[in-house]
Amino acid sequence: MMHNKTFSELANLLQKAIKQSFPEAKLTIKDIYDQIGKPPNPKMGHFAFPCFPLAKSFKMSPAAIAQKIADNIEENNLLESYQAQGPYLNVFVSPLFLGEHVLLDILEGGYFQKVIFENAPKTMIEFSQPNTHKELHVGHMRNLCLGNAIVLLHQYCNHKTIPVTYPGDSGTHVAKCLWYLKNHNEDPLPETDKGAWLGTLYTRATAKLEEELGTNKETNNRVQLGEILQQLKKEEGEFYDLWKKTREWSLELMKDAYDWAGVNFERWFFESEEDHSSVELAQELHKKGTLVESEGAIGIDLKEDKLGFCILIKSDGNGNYATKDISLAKKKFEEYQIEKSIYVVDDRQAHHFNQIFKTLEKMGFEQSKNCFHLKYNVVELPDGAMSSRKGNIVPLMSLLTSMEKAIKEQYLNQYLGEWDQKEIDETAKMVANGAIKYGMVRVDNNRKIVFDMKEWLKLDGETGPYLQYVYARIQSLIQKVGLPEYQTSFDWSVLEKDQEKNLMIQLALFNSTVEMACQQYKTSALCSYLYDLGKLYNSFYAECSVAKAETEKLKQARLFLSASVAKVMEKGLSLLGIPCPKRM
RNA sequence: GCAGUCGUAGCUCAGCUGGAUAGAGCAUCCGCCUUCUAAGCGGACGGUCGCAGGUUCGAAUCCUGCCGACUGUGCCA
Repeated sequence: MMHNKTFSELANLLQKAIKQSFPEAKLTIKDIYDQIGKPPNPKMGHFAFPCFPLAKSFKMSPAAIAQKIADNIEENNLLESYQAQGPYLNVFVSPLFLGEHVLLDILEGGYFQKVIFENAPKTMIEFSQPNTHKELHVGHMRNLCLGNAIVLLHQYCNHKTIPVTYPGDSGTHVAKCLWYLKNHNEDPLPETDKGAWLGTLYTRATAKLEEELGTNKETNNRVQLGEILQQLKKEEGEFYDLWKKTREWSLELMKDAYDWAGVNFERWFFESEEDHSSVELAQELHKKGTLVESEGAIGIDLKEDKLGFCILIKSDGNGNYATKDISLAKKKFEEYQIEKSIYVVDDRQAHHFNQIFKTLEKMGFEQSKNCFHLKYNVVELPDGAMSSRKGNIVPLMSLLTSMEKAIKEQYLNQYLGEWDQKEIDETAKMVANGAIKYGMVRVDNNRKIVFDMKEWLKLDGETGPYLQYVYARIQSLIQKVGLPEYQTSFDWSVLEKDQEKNLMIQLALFNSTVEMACQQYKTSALCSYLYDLGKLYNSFYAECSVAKAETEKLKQARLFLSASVAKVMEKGLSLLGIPCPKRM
């Protein structure tokens, strides 16, 4: 949609000028709209229209074309000035237009109600697939923060979204944990945080099992684990009861994490729910001839699609993760009538999802072509990969604690006595939240994140708190100086400094940035945008006094400008799931 | 072997559906708080965009090859 009014007006004006210059021209307004870009330096112009693509059809040099178009631009109230600079037509938009159609639109809220995508598909977004009986750690945060932001972006861009989670509450990791809990644990049961404690048992379990490999205990361990798995499969016995109880502890931990993240899943799918039904489905498929037997296992042959062989029934008769993803996908299509299905899962599973989507296609599901694996790279520690099996993890809750502590020590404790303790605590939570979420979504999805606690605790430079600070400063400013009533016929021309105009231009680009970020699943693009906005504002703040503006009109205009920045910053951060404290 | 991702400043990263002089943050150095929040601002230093070809008026961006790192590649999830 051409929702960007500044661009569509400009495209309209340019189209007329192009028609005037070259009557045979066939460029649509949309073509022009899509071509508008930004010059490398704002001193050259706010926006630029490159004339290279026209050179061939009009048999003129791009520079001559740019000049000719410039000569034919009609009288208008959009542009303050414009000029051909080499092959580009560079334009400066009038502050009057920007004030009226961008700032006021933002202040009155209409700006955030634009239709970005028409007829967007009903989309299910699956993210956060942590295992129960293991600890949640920073590695899981990337998935959670990214998935949440993708949901929020889709909602802003007019998609009906269904956020869902898929915890792994069955499998050998569960058996190992229960085995240790029942047979070897000597800890007393903790009063609180049982989920995190359970996670440490899993780590101890794998360590013990590994230690005893090759000893006379190895066989016994295997027998015991087999027995536990049997009970879980049959859904009876003391280990099944223990599973039900301990599973809840892990789910509590997940709920705490989701509360922290502000995530609300419309549906929790559980792996254990698919255990039986998925095998039945696979058997049906086998009868129908979709699956074939090979080397004792049953699966689907995808070799002609260069995807190898995908096992759905193992030689022991059980299913595996692929089996469950197939039956889960079927459930998603049938129960929710979704048109699009996004899976936020790390990129090591790319092959797995290629197999799943191809299998769904061969099963006759039209929706398979609208299944999308949103890949992202892993989070590592400076000394290598993280794994709860090895135990070298940064648990989520300890990350939150150390970060909130650092925030208080470095900054918020200066307000002790001035603010009440509750506000200090809550602000520390919000700032930590912003730091972690921004850190997780600011890098490109297919680049890995090296999590260095020292760096993350610094909180300066390009971070979430830098952006929250911009918002807090503006709130404080407005509180002190006061925000006048919005006025429809306001003289915006008083905003004539570069800092002021650059801010208005940046504000005009918010929706276009969100559109792109949503379409390309690039939260990093929104991060860069907000960071640029923050830098521009801080620069403005240092250069242009609001309270001591030369005239009352200018003061008001700067207040409106500041308030607009705050609204866009708040909205933009909210699309990343980041809250804004009123002061910090 | 095959497939995928990555390689940009000392470090961490933007920029990549081709477009003007390749940008930030951190680190280092120099300035700016007698009142709108210094979690800030201004400046300096720092780059053969892995290498080699190709396409193009134009390549960090697209294509091919090579080098390096990581990931995946039939019974773990």
